[in-house]
Amino acid sequence: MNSADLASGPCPLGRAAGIFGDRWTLLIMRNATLGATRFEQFRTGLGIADNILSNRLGKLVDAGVLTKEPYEDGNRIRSHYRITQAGVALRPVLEALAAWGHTYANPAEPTIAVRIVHLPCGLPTADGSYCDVCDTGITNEDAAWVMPWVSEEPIPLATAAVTAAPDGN
Amino acid sequence: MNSADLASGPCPLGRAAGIFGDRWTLLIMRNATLGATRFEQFRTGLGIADNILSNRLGKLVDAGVLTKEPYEDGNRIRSHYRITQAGVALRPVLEALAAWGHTYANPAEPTIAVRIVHLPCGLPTADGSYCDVCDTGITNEDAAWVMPWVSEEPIPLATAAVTAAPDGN
DNA sequence: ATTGCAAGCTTGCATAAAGGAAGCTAACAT
DNA sequence: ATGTTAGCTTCCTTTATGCAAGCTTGCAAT
Repeated sequence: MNSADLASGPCPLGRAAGIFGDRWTLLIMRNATLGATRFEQFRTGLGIADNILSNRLGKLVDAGVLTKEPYEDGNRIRSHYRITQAGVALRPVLEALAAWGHTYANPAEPTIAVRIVHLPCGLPTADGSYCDVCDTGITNEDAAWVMPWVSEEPIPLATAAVTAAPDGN
Repeated sequence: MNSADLASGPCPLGRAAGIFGDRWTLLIMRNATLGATRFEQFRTGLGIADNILSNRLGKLVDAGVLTKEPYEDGNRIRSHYRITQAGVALRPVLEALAAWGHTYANPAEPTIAVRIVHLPCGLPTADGSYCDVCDTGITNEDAAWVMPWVSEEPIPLATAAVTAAPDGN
């Protein structure tokens, strides 16, 4: 079996793994969730090679998790990549992976958990999807991640570019 | 940057992606969670090449999510790979990915969600970690996945081989 | 006006990872 | 004796990744 076949199988986990199962894609989505939109931002933020980044961004657009849109930079038209509804919906996956990594990955060096704060109340949440204090669900619009090894400042999360239909193409 | 460096960075999501960010590892963990333990089971279940499987199982043992243990097959000693506590803890990641894949990946073909059932009550759960009906948390011991494209029969999940310390080595 | 520079790519080439097939070993089973 | 299975390893080919260079457009400085 070629692993490209996974993306078309009946198992939803297999299909997701077919999209995100490579070295860079999850990290690109992490950075997109944290607000990166431009080629240069992804490149310097990740240290990924140009050609690989170009390829991955294209695949993520094809997969429907990012959109490529022109935007004006002065008088010049540049491209940027904005997260779609499907991309926003990946947040629980990223948070679950971050939580796992905090507890289990390479714990020899001091690890610091990502905290998911609910911006309206400013309080961290246990779950990422629900604020027990406010008794409401948490969307990307009112969520932020605190990554203490970067800064104690909460980083607001990117919101969906368009209310995309759940269409993978 | 070489992506191997990710596994040692400060970001827990980056470290997790360094372990699971390849074509096969998440699928190996899916099958391990569903009870696969032997080389042959992984190989035929996934269609992965022998050398890659051998390499991945070794890395997963090194990462602390699987253990390699001898077991008796008749008079002969064979190896099997059992999931550890760190491996069991990956279940939320797998379930989040499966949920995402069901909604967003390649929805052209009919997709069927994985259902996570709480074995004591036999009822599906919304969350995977908590049974609202029984008002208890759900561990692998009393959870099962229903993958309707395979069978309506709930598949009980593998439980941890040892109560491993959260030690990645 | 020319030079330089940044963003966003593409192209070409070297290296690393993945895939496929064959081979190897130890214990059965025939 | 011959074949078979699980669990690997080795060899070779193909694909993916990494690195460097080049290209284009506009803007900014000289």
